[in-house]
Amino acid sequence: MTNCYIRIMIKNKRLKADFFQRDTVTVAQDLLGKLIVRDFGNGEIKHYRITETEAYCGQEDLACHSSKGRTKRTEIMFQDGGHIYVYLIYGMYWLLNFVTENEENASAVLIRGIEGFDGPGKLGRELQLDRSFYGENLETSTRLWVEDSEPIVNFKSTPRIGIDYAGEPWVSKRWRFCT
DNA sequence: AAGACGATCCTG
DNA sequence: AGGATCGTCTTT
Repeated sequence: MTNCYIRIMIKNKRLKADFFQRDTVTVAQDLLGKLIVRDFGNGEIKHYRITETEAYCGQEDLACHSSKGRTKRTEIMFQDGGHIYVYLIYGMYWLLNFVTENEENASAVLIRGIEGFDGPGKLGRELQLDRSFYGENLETSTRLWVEDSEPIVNFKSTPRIGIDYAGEPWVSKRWRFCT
């Protein structure tokens, strides 16, 4: 192995599918501090530190979109973890999610905040998301991926935002994580 | 074909 | 407190 190759190995910090194909709550916690990398295509590449996440844990979790069943919108959550799930909310904002686990457990993590852009709608706007990101592979994408960074150990856990319709016990699950 | 509504944000 | 704004799903 040449020195050059070793240097490339060390520098390549992109998270692979196996990072996402784990327990969803664990992934949501581990994503805090990680870097979302966005290549805007005009020679501009920005890195954003993740500050807030929420776990949506499969079909039995009535707050999770996959609980409505397998539809055109939720289909990607029934695929293997490591893909992007975006959807339009209130006709205005594209929300960013990373699919976790596998087809047996259609789950995802909602990215609610990145440094400088607090709130899922605002970060979607900053990252210039649109429907074309639906199903993007985080392991091979040339415009949006996640890189490893120092983990955040001291984080808070609270109930998830805006999912009162789900009822108990889901509204009370402390599956929102932030710094 | 029509209606309801949402994992939000901004303004007043 | 309310408006913007539209894709998706449910109901007729």
